[in-house]
Formats: sequence, structure tokens, C-alpha cells
Amino acid sequence: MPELADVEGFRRTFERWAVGKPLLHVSVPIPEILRNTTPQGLGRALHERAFETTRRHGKWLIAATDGRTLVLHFGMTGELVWSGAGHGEPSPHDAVLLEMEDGTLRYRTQRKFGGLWLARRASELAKITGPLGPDAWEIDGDAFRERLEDRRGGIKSALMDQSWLAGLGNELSDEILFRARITPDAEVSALSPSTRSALFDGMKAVLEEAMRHGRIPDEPGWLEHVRGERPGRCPRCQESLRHDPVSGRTAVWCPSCQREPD
DNA sequence: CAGGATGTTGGGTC
DNA sequence: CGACCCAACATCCT
Repeated sequence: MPELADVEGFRRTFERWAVGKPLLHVSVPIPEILRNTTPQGLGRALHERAFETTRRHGKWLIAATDGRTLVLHFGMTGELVWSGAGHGEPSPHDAVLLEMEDGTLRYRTQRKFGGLWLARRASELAKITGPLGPDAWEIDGDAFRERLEDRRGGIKSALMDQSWLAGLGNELSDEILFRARITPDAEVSALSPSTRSALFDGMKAVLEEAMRHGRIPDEPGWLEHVRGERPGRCPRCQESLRHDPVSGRTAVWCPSCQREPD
């Protein structure tokens, strides 16, 4: 689930409950989730410190203290949950707990694909995240079109390539291509200038709404709403949706609304 | 029971 | 180097 908009939701949770407040205790029920440190190392790094800022780049959440920086990635099933005064149940999948005065911030994950890292400086950060393109939410239309210029191959694989553009995963990419009426296997080189602009506008529109919700909205009109159904019907024209493998993932798309470039 | 699932990495290929 | 493909990772759901 966690793509750019979900991670933004987690960032807001982190910001609201854990920034500028004393961190009372760190515990790590699932130590394997720490990728470049140990429970002791994490405790030492965060002990008697407070988080000062949070930011997000693509699907990465970066939370800085005045010393070390905590780097979080959520993999396929990670989430950040706040539990305090009467809400937010603990779970056996809680891997890291940041205990504050009024509650606990829980990094939770079922499949342990994500993880937490400690970084000292920007160069360390880059090593942890690997190469990241500009954030899909931050990029403007001119820069986006410029990037498309020197990209080959399929459009969906470009959108999902974190080193080309950071933050979009399988579901947001499908949603964007649906909005822009482009087939997922279309070649970038075949997209006309007006289709490229429609693609950027579609991305903007999808992300604006997803960012408002802090996740992909599960609402009528969105593919997300019918994604689980087989085959499911197009929210726009009621045609049966296709589910096809494209660049290693399942693309959901409407063969009637979404068109191969001429 | 088998197959598939939102993400990334690392290997190998062209 | 750039792009593609696959397998692997751990676990749950259909």
C-alpha cells in the first residue's frame, strides 16, 4: 500500500505526535527491522533527544533530531500508527515503538520488506535510499516533460522507476494512467506533446486528491475502488477492466478509455 | 492448496 | 550506460 500519498500521511502522523516532544523510550520488538543499527544503537541515538523536522522524498520518510536522522521505508505493508489515550491498539506486527508522554508511535509491518535506518549526514542518506529522482508531488510540468524527453521504454515502468521520478508505485501509476487515458504499456517515445501534458495534469490531479487524503482515496471514480474485483468495471464507462502484467506488476486498466498512442 | 499481493534489490541479458 | 526480466525477501488473503 504505501506509496507517496500514504507516506505523506505517515509523515503527518509523525509530525503531529513526535516532533518537538520529549521521546521517553524506544523499544524494538522486531529487531530485524533495523537495517543498519541495533536496538541498543537506536536507543543511544535517540535517547534524550527530540525529533526536530520531518520530510518525505518519494516513499521515504526522513525524521531528523539535532544529531542523528531516522530514515523509514514502509515496503509493501508498513505503516505508522499513533496510539494514545484510548485509541490505537497494539499489534503483534509492531516492530518499533517510540514512546512519548501522551502515547506511542508504532512502526508496524507484516511482511518485513521495509525498514528503519540511522543516518548521520546527507551522504549517508543517499546511500540508504539509493538514487532518487525528483519527487512526483514536487516536480513541475516543464521539468516533468523534460525528463520524459530522454526516457525510453514503457510509460508505466518510467512512472514506477524511483530513480527517474520518486514516489509512485503500482497503484498510483495505474490511477494516473487511467486519468490521463494512456495504456500502461505505451512507449514513452510514442506520446504526443498533448498526451505528455495530459499525463502531467493527470498526475497532478490524482496526487492532489491523494495528498489531501493522505492515501489513495477508496472512492467511486477511482480504480482503487474496484481494484479488488475480478475483472471489475471501469468507473468511467463500465467496460470490463483488464488485469495484465506490465513491468513485473499487475496493471489494472480500461481497454476502452485508455488508448494506445496513434 | 496454489497463486497473487501494494516495494526494493541484485543478478543477468541485450 | 539504460532498460528489461526474473528471483528473492516474509506473510497474509483469496
